[in-house]
Amino acid sequence: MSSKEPANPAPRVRPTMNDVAALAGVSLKTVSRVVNGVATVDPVLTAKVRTAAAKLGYRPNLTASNLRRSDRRTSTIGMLIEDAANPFSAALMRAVEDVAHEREVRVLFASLDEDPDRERDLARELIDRRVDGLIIVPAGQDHSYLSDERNAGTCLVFLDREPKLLSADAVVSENHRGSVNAVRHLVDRGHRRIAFLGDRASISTAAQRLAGYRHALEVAHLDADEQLVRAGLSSVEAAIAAATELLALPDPPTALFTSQNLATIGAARVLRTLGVQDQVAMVGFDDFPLADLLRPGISVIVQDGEGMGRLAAEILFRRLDGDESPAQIHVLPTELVQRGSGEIPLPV
Amino acid sequence: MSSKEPANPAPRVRPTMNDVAALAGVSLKTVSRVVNGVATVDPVLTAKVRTAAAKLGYRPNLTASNLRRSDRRTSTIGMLIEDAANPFSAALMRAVEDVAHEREVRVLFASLDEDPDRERDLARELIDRRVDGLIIVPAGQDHSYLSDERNAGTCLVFLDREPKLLSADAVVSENHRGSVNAVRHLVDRGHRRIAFLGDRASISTAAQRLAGYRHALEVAHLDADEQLVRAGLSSVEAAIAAATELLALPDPPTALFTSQNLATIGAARVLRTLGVQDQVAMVGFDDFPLADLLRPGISVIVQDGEGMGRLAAEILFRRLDGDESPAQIHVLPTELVQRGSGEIPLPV
DNA sequence: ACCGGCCGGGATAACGTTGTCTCGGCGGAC
DNA sequence: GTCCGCCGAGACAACGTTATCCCGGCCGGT
Repeated sequence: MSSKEPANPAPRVRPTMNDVAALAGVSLKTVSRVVNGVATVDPVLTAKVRTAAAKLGYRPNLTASNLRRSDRRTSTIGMLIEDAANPFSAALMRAVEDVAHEREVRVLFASLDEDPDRERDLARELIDRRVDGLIIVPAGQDHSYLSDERNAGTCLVFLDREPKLLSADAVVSENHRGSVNAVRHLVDRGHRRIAFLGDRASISTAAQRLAGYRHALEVAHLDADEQLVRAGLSSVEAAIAAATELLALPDPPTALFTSQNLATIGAARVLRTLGVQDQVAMVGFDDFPLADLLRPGISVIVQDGEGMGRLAAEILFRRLDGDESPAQIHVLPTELVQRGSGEIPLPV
Repeated sequence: MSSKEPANPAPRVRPTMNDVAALAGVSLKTVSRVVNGVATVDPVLTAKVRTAAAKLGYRPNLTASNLRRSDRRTSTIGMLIEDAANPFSAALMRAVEDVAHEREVRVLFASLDEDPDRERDLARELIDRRVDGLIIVPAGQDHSYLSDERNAGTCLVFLDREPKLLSADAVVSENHRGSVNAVRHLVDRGHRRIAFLGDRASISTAAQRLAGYRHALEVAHLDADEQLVRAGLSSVEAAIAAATELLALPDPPTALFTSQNLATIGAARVLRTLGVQDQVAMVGFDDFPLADLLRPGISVIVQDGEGMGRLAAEILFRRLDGDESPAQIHVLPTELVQRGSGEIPLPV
């Protein structure tokens, strides 16, 4: 029966503008004006409202505010990514977050794990939460389901991969050209048997990179040995298995083009396990942390994840600000960074 | 003047339950019942509503629903992390996201960049969006500002670092013990001059790891040389500068204890730049991708980021489900993984 | 045939906020 | 001194949804 301990420790209920108004002895609307920083309010009333709000621990309810306001903006955008734990995805996320932060906008993230159903469900769910716009690294092959939502006013920007069956803004890398450069680099070092390791062809970047690989071989008048093409690798483990198989072939490849960061990491592991990291050349698509600290360093085609994320966010906000120009696909350049692994010549 | 192209391409306005009700010829409430899957609705009416909703492209407004519903749940939680681009943060995020996903809950993420003001502002902002709960990797030293919010019913769980001036659930690593083990491991290999590289002491994990370092030296009856203690390193660049300085001392350390993943990476770079990676021993706190692929492999104290994130999320949901037991600090074990760098003995 | 109970569906209010309108008071100009 | 105009503040409705209540119809029992 201690008198200091309240039996009911917390009302478990948030004070509203009404409570603040009652305590301050002003009208509800005046509280609204103070909270929203309307300049014409009597300073005396403003002070009273401020005091009352502080005493009650009042916090505005943005969902209610958003419901009533004419602009209908939630100051929240949604972002669907492949996997928050992948460093490339993380770079995209962080760049988008930074641009959004400058505009006092928060980001609802969700990982798709390359599941098209999950993409559709999560896109719908974010729209149900009335995000102002959506940045999507798509997992699916058909985005027509989004056309209703776009017509209803939700801005969409695709990132890293283009939209399919829907016209929308997109920011992507120079996948084909980058891959051609990677393979040509290996060809120039004398390699004739160059293997491809990459993700499944339903992912548009993976398909474009495979196409670039084939194109570069064709230009170099090299026969494409289908035994050397290993697509469908979606994890480091799968890449390890594929690389191990490739290097155990009777006529193994002398160089690898790994078209995705997990594939590169898997292949790098295998080369080191077999102790052939200085004999078998390798160029990867997409950089990753510490690639330069390995021996030999891993040569890669660098794509500018930060720039891609930033541009996607900027385009989204431009659309939200009323830009009505036609949708556009922005292709960002890639660059070959030589660190050693890609410069290993064909053994004589 | 093409007749096929509508002059007004989109009404730019979302259909509401009212519109669906009008088109289906039923009452608003019946639409609500169908949308919410109430079983007692006449199948004929259900079908009519479904058809009308599909025709209009109706999507429920979760903000309005949440405002009215008695449970007042947004099915959204907030998570404040250090930096989405840091692999440890990414592991925490992904684990929390996975647990939330199982419960059909989405996560609003925001990076704090170790800025206490940003922590306070973002926590408040997420609360204004009425997230159901908040998982915080705190940047600040005073969390009393959250007590009002907690009393108002927002569940809070701290992650990686304990709350200060506030009693709340937390999930942390065994920072002190892990650090003692790391330093003892080096002492056991004969090292007497062991440097410390870590983040600033205002971060509780950094302080605990420094304390562990000092404790282990004391237990080993080694004098602590303050010249060898470099705290305040918050980036790879700072760690590089500090490690370079340390190794240039007249009486340089023979071993490094790097108490954070960025410090470990920075030090690893310096050792390789100087070509002394096989002479100077090193143990890092917190694992990072590819640590095992370097030569020598980097020995680290592994903390279970995924387990920590998962546990924090589970505690949060338990609280949301009504668990009223006293707040508790959960300490998760760490483990020393030997990969080579930590096993380099003192040169004789 | 009548009545009671049950159940499906609709009318109405309310969630917390902001847009709109109105009203009252005050100052300045004739 | 009177009137007009302006400005600050409050009353009221509305945003899209769900909770509550009530009504009407149908079925079974007597």
